[in-house]
Amino acid sequence: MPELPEVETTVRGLSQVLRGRRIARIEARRPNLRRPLPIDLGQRLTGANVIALRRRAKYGIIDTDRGDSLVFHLGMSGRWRIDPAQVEKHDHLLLDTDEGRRLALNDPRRFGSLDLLRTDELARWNGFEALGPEPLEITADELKQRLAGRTAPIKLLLLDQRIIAGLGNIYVCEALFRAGIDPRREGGSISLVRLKRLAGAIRDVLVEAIAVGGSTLRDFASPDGELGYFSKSFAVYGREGQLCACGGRVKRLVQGGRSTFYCPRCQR
DNA sequence: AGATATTCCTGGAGGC
DNA sequence: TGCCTCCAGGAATATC
Repeated sequence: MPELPEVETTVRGLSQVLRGRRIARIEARRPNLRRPLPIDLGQRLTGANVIALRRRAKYGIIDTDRGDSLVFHLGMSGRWRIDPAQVEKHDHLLLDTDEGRRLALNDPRRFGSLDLLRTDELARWNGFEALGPEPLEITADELKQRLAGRTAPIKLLLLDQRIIAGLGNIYVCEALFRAGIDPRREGGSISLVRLKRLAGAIRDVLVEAIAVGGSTLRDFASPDGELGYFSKSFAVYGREGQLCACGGRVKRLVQGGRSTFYCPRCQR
């Protein structure tokens, strides 16, 4: 499931194929993902030159020299296939470059999205305007301020993209474990000292995941390039009942309808 | 306003 | 080539 590190890895991989290239052809193979696709996709992107690729939270952004930006979200099952040998089921968008290379946006569950916006209006787009700070940049002071007065469990607040933008279920669980914070703890009641550990833990876990994801970048160049999803052994995520490094057992609970994995002995 | 529930969708896992 | 149910995930939307 693509979270921030996977999106970052994806953007870096797409950049190798797209940056500085002209878009020769665009084909939308269905009218919608989670939302309707932009109707003027082909008209506005065909013939445009890609000048930059970036990431904001879990969104990837492709900027063109016409002042347009294609914004993609991978949802939970989305990935870009690079130079696919053939079009496959769930390839919803095809993009060909002037070099004859092809990108296919594949998303079986269609939780992802594609939007085409004016680059200078991105900050005011409703998908972006309410987003909180980037997890790689947020400070303990900012966290303290944004959590102030909030009574919901810290786990749920960290998933709220308005408070901090880009964390998903996996890395919230992992960051709270590293910071030694109980996921049920009331967000507004966590001390600055502990938030410093949390800010550091968030940064560390993401940086490590991006570094590992980066090692799969070469997959982008392979003919049937599968996007190498970050896969490593998590400390707690998906490990219910297994032993924690401390000797305790990882527990699972449900918060806001989503699974939380944590170690009751390490997290207080 | 904040908290909570529901909705979208498919494929994989596990039970029988 | 078995069928069924459940579950996973992010974010928009609805409801209290």
